Amino acid sequence: MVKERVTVIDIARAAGVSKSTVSLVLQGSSLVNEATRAKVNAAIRDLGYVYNRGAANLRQAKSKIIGIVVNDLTNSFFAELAVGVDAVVQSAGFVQFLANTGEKIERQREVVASMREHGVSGLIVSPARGTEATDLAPLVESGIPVVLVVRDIAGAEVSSLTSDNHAGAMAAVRHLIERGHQRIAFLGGFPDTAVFEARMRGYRDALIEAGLPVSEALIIGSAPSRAGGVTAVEQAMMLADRPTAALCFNDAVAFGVCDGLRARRLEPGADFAVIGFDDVIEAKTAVPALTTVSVDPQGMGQRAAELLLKQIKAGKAEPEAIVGSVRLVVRQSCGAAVERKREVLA
Amino acid sequence: MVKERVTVIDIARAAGVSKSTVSLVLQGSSLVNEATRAKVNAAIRDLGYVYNRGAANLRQAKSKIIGIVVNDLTNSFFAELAVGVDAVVQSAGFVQFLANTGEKIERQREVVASMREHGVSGLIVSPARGTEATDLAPLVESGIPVVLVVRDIAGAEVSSLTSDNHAGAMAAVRHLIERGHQRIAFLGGFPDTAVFEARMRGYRDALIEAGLPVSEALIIGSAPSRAGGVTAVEQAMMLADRPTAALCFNDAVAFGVCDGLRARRLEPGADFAVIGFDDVIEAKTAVPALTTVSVDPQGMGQRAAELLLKQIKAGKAEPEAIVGSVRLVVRQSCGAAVERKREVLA
DNA sequence: TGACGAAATTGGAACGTTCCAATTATGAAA
DNA sequence: TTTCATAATTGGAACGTTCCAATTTCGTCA
Repeated sequence: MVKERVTVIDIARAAGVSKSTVSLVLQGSSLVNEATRAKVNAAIRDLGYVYNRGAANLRQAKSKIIGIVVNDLTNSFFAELAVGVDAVVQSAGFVQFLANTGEKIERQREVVASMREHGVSGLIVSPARGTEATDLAPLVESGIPVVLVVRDIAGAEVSSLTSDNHAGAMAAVRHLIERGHQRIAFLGGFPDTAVFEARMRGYRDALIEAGLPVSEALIIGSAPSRAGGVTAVEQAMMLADRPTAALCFNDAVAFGVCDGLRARRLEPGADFAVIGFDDVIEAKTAVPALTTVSVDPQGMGQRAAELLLKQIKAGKAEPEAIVGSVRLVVRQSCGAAVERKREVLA
Repeated sequence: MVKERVTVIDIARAAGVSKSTVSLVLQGSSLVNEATRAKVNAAIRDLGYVYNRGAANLRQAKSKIIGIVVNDLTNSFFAELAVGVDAVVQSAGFVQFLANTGEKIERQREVVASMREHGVSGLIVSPARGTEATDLAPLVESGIPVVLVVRDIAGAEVSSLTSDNHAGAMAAVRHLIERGHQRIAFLGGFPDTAVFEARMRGYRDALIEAGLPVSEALIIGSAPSRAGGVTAVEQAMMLADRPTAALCFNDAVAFGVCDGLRARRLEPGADFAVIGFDDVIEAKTAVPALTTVSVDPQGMGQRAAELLLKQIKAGKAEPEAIVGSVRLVVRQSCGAAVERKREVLA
């Protein structure tokens, strides 16, 4: 049942040439005569030969595999990121190892080690919370190109691709201020991450710029998920002096915030302005359509993959830190759209 | 900068043993003396050795890689499926190639070929629309275990793991009927898929069982996405004799349907009953919480991975077709919960 | 002390490819 | 015809591991 593996030697025999010639054909060398090439290709088809990349790698020490490790594939931001990476990586003839760490640093260590053993020629990592530069050291020492996405790590000598979180947050808050909001909350996210830090600073700076007070009570962390958004907005609405708008840590939180508002009979967009961050695919089709700071996760994945492939090709490239620009896309959830009845306002 | 690769020979030299012994300790053989093992392990640490799985595979023709191909990672159903697979595969010491076909059959052909070349020892595939048994033939001939998930393919001699779509749809529609609905729509999904077919038949059968008429006008296909849900419900609401409830092809469609209802100032759950299919993670936290037929995508991924690993271990297993049971989880979107004011009803 | 079985270790071939250096075939110029 | 450059082809070593059969070491018992 399980048939013998057919190798390059078998086709050499079938085509009446040497294995070296077959190898040449396989890699599309121009050295081989047209007629021979045809014979060899015919034999390949007839015998149902499948190329053994493992054996090839062994000889050339150059695999066509890249690894990508994300914290939470369940979050569409990362799913889209992975799709973006996959797209460019596939069309470059590479294939991707995808691993999910669930934000667990131990898991991350394991999968990175496993990927090294499999000989990936590059790695795209969205580091788990708490990852340190030393965790990446063995990787960079061994000369494997690494591109950090989403979160940068201080002191790590690898390339990174982040987004201008500070500017994005500022733009969002400015927009809310222009619309007349004075009490604006910052909801969701883990406070001990660099991304939180940057977005929150953008939020503060915009308030300060406008001469508005910054109240610590209005900065409410939570898990960066839909559920986290629900709890964060609940907490915000228990405040004596309630906010009328919120910038959320990310879109997932923003959707949760909308859910939480509805649970209190408040209509997001009409009774309370909500702005998200990331511009996940559903942001556009949600009701109300989510105003959000577009990070373009899929595009980010693509750029990360391109950067990585470039470094792989170059052998050893200098690490570069790219911070992608970001833009506010105004939709309905910040109150831009239709006027709504307000009688429900508690 | 790029350091020389250190191999088992280097360790052998450093530890003063032969490469065979090193190989033995690498695979945890009980044949080697405790003291030697310690020496070897020390050398491994000191020299920073990394195991070369490629070389090992070459010799043993048994990789620790499985492939998983999905149609749309952007859909959380598939993302969760992948996470489920990843979890069990990782803890079995395997690593997964993940590829996204975007429902394109050509892409699927490419990635499957590429995975074969990389020597995956098994494949989990959620086949793109239009995949035929013959597409999988070379794979099964070569003895690589394949597990089909979500969609089965007639005539393909491989295992499959689907869910009892017919029963799930019937349960959902029965529930709507019990609540007094008479005009119930079936919204979303591509009509030319087996999954659509099964769910739709369940829908029909439940209506027939209750002696209700089946109207073709109430069966409205669309892309199985949020956007598709919006358009499907729009179409449904233009009917002269509007439905008062809908069973949706999947949760994504159901969310879209909710969006579409809101756009018409109807409150899902209160003014119109909506039931989804899949029980994606957000179903629970959405507002209103989505009543849905739970397929447990993550669990499904786990079971698929377990089945595949079993077959890999067994060498060659008889194909088995598992259809997972499914249960209706009643939440708010079908009108189960709080009574709401109805004045908005157009 | 010798013999013997068990425990531990070992050298070399093999896995399927690529690459190098070397060889042979081809055709044009002399 | 001979000569030479060029085009095609080739055998064999190498990549880093595992596995087999063979060998060495050891402890125990007669």
